[in-house]
Amino acid sequence: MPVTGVPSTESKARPARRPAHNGIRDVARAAGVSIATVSRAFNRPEAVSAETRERVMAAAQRLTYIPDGAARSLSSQKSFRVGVVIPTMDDSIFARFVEALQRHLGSIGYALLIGVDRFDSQAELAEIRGLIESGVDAVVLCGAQRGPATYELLRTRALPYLITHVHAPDAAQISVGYDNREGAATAAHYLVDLGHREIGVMDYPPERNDRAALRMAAVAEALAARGLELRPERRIERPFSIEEGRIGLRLLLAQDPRPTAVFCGNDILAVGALFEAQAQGIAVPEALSIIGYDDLELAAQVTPALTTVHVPTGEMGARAAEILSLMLSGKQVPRTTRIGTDLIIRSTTGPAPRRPAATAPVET
Amino acid sequence: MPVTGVPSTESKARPARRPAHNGIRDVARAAGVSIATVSRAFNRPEAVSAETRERVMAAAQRLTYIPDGAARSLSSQKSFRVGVVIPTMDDSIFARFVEALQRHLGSIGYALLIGVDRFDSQAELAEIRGLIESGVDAVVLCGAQRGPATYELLRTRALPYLITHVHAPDAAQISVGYDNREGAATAAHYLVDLGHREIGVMDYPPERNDRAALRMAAVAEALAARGLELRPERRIERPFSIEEGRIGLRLLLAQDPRPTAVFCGNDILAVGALFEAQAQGIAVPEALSIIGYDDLELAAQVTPALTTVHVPTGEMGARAAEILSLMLSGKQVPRTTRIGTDLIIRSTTGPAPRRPAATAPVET
DNA sequence: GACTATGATGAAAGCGCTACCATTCGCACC
DNA sequence: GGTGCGAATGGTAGCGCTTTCATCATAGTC
Repeated sequence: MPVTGVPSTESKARPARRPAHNGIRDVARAAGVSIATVSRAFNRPEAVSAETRERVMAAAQRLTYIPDGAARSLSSQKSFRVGVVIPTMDDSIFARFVEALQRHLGSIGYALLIGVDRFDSQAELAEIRGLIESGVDAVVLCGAQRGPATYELLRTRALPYLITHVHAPDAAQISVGYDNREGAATAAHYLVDLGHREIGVMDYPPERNDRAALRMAAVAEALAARGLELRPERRIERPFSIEEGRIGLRLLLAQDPRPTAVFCGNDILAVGALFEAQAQGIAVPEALSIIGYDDLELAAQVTPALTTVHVPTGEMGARAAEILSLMLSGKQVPRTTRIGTDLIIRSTTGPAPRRPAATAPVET
Repeated sequence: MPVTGVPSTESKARPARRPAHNGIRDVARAAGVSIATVSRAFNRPEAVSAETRERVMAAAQRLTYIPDGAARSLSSQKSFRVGVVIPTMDDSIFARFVEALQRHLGSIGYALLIGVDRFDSQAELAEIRGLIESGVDAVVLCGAQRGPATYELLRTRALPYLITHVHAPDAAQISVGYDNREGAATAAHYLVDLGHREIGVMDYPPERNDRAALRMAAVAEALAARGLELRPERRIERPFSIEEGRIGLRLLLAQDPRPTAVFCGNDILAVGALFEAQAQGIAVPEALSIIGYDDLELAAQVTPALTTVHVPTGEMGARAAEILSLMLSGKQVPRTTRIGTDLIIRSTTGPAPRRPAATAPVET
């Protein structure tokens, strides 16, 4: 067995790897304490004497020690990471939600992993799987609509999760969100109060989006409560874009009788409708009322300014982070947290025109 | 020493914890192979016989085995995670970039951790630190402007990183992005070609945003090349919102001589300017030309449609993912990758009005 | 037929921490 | 002075994987 001049600290299995940066051992040595104490100084500072703590922290600072997350996770069985899966980043409602979530989670020492599913619940499942694989202590999901396989996965991994963007008091899951029914119903009643009888609705295709489904149902119910019917052709299901809003409005305007008001499931669709109305020379709100949903900055800035339902996304992100914090420390959390929405009345809504734009008799 | 009826598999140090789900050991047992083989079947499938591989995969499937990321990371010194720090989610340019990055990274088995710094490079450093702590194999940053402490941290941790949103051929860092100078210069030349002499610029405050600084400088240079001067009061620095765009335009319109054209560093500011012009009854483009930057959907949909510089954010995200993939597998990568931008001429730009709105003599 | 490549598999040593238990020490109390 | 107790600290066994090295079977070579 040839022996070189190198000190044979070498183990049999692996070549001795010099780590590029300082580990807990280095800090311990520098501070003259055991590694257990260093670990304590970081994780439960109150368990270490003030003097020792300072010595450890100083050493850590000096050596630019950053604890190794992987080792921490493996040992503590906690990753200090949470995952979120949103449908899309294009909708700034979700983008801002993620930002708020990240900020608040960060402030309590959690990092945020992100997945995007494009409104596809199969993709959502795959994203969740990826998040689990990467290691998360909890996941945040949007909406309550998904296959049983997803819930099953979450259950068998005993992974805490939080449903957001919906207020679901009867659901089994823990949720935080706004009451989509309420917002939509308020808007619908408001339109009826203004004298509108021919009302159209435009929203995401509901089969992939339970928030849209809820809104659509709520409008139908609200109208029914006032003796009005939401006819099938008045339910316009379009993906999310200004252009789609324009298309949607064209579909509505082609109908006889023509709707005098339209409720849109988001401001982008509503702005599309507004632009289309303007392009066609239809006066808003005199000939057509439009209501949006979300209250993006754009809603306040277009002319006429858009009447819409204000949704406090940032607050929801903050609340979600709070609830997660509670869940992760094993505390009791409210089954559901409701975030209020408000109808913001601006200038795209007004009294129904005296007579429908097309004066065809309603009945055959 | 009291001995209970419980089988004393108990170790001295920890209470025997039954893991909630199956680990590599369980899979190995079920497949009748060693854990090393299971590991290989997952990580280097070509290293195991086809028959064994199938047996392992079947067992894994049956036991719903999901590898433990923390253990993997610790052992392999790779986390299969990358972090990205963006200034804000409000700007959909960044939101979409993140989405594209996440999608492409996900397809090669990497998860994405996200940080938001609100244009504050101190916050960026803190976010990066958090990402490192959580464990990432690389980080993606926006823009090249930051303190030396950040680069120092990255260097000492030997953490690969990629600068995005800028094309920086002379910088030491690896970057992918568009040439902000080029886009802005093209826009400026176009305005001069249209006969404009009194040109204003509106952008993010440049001291916190090197992309804005680059654009501002490029416009100044382009004008200088045409014998025009970009006067200090013509440089409007505003945060990012439609409302700020309105304010910015008001500031510009109050000047004498009044600018006949304005270049905006993003479409949101530009739309604000457009709305303000419309509110003031200033004809666009007859009396005032406006150019944006980014080419958001909104730009194409407003009336008149906004002339703007198209920036392919999705492509940049995809390219960034490709480059990261190369970096992470230790391959050579191009120092800088340039993403082309295009001036999209629509309807907010036109020939300069015959005489400036205010006919004050230019020279004293 | 003995020898050497080659490929597939197993055994086991960590990866860098956390958390359990043991140990030590100072101090109040009887 | 001995005892008990709590606070502070140290020793160390894993956490669940990956990876190196060794082993073994099989095939190819002279």
